[in-house]
Amino acid sequence: MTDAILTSEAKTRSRGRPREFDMDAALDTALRVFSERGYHAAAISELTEAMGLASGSIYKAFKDKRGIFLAAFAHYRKLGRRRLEAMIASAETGREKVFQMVTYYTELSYGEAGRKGCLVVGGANDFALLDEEAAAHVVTAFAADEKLMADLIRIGQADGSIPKTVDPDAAALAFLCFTKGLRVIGKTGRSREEMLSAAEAAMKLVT
Amino acid sequence: MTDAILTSEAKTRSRGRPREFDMDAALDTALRVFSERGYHAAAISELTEAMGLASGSIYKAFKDKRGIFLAAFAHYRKLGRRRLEAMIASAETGREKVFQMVTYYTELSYGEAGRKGCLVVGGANDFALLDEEAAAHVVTAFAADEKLMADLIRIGQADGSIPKTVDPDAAALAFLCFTKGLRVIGKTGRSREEMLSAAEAAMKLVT
DNA sequence: TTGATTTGGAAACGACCATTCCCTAATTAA
DNA sequence: TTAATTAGGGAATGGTCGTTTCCAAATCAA
Repeated sequence: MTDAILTSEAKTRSRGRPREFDMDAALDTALRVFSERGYHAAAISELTEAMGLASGSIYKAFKDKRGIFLAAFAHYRKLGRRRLEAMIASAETGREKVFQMVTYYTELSYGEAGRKGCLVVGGANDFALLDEEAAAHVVTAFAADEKLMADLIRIGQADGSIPKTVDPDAAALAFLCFTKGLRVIGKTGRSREEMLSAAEAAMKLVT
Repeated sequence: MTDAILTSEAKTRSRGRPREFDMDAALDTALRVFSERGYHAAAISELTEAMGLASGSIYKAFKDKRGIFLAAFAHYRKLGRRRLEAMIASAETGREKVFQMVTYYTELSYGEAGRKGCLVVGGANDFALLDEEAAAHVVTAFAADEKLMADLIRIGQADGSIPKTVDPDAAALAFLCFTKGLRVIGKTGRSREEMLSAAEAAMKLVT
């Protein structure tokens, strides 16, 4: 019972009929639909069918279609960040941590998974000039990646695995472009081997 | 008169009322709308207004909305390729040609121009899983860039400006990811200086 | 000229989209 | 128990979308 307060179901029970569907599972489904079809091509009817909910129920849980996307986007970022940090933590040196981060995105960028694409990259395309607030979330997501990469490079410079001649900020932005570009090219369906070879080549950015 | 056959107006006059609008100008406008809003968010009404044509006229010139996009896409590629090849031709060594190609995309990826984004990158997002034929055009466009970059690297290896230790195919794919990533990050509005510093860093891929 | 053909453009059309309404069901507070 | 509150779900709604239709205008072939 004590660990109940550690789970996401720990929130104080609100009044009224309780939600029947699992929010995390619903957001998993929603982000899949938005990733595969893009924001504008994803119809509410597709979301309701995939999520197994009626439109009325969805509009009770989210303000509107945009609200569904923003919730799915936040969910996607939370999951991704968790996996990414686990991979980075498994590496010893700064350079190895950088490689793990590059590998993380590479492993998402080939085959069928790669074709589904990245919700953040898709968001950049779908919202940049159309929705200032949603675009700000995309900027935040990119900035977090860029900062993490710069931090890892500085760790590498501190432990001697990355030369001090490397400009951490410039290299971090270059890596950011590379990894997001991986996700774009991944939408065209490339092989794991090709993408890994490109990732290996990209490690020259920290030599 | 003789040079008339070299221009795009040189086609043999067909029967019926001649087209009144300039096709190249119309496609310039269409690709701008598609770039700024994305395929699905770009409504025919927006295209007609921007192009200064009635919907009936547009549907006489193109089969459907998809046809407008594909024509604009081809137009965009033709223009871009011309400019890119001019920049490459201005460089002496293979390495400098690679740098010119990277610079070409960098100069498109900051400020307001960057925010408008790339029609090919946008196409990858909008069509990858929804329209096999349109997606094939995107694949073709990426493949042309990748091949050109690999060729430039091999030129550099032949003239001694790029080490033979570089794997041209792996580096070309890495550059492809980097340049398309530049276009994605460019949609979030970055400064010229930041992007140029990333481009300079990316040149380590051919050291 | 005349007829065939093609474009320009406005209005009309059917489909589908995001959203709301309304009724029922499940829960808490009193 | 009863009232208040919230979720579930399906039907209804209003708007917008892509596309078609129709007629006038402009050109070529005869």
